[in-house]
Amino acid sequence: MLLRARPSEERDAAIRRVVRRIPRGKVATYGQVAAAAGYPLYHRQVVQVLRKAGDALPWQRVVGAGGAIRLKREMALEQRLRLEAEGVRFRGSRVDLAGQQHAFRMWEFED
DNA sequence: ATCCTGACCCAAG
DNA sequence: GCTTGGGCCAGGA
Repeated sequence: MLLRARPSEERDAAIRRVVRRIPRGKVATYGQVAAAAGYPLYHRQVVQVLRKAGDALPWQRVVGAGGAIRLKREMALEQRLRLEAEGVRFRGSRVDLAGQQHAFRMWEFED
C-alpha cells in the first residue's frame, strides 16, 4: 500500500476520491485525506489538488490539524460560512472536531 | 540542478 | 493560547 512511484495523476485522483467522500456537516484534515488516499506524507499535495479542482470538490470540508481554517483573508471567511451553513459548529476560530470529524473506513478506498 | 512557494504538521518554548 | 523551526512534498520559475 505504499505507492510513492505512481504517476501524479493517479495520486491526485485518489485524493479527489477521498475528499468527495467527506459527508455534509463533517470535516477531515489535510493529513487525514492524504493518509486515507494512501499517501501519508502528502498533506501538502492535497492543497494543490483542491486548488486545481476549485468548486468541483467540497473543499470547505478539508481543514488544518486541530480544526483550524488555513485559508487566508476572504477565502477563510468563505470556508467558515460554507461549513456553518452545513451545520458544522465552531469553537473559537476552529472547527469543533469532536464528533464532526469524518472517520474514513480505509477498506473503501482499495482499488 | 537550484530556489521559492504553499489552504501542511508537530514538537518546543 | 501563539510563534518558531525543522521536516515534508510537488510544481513552477
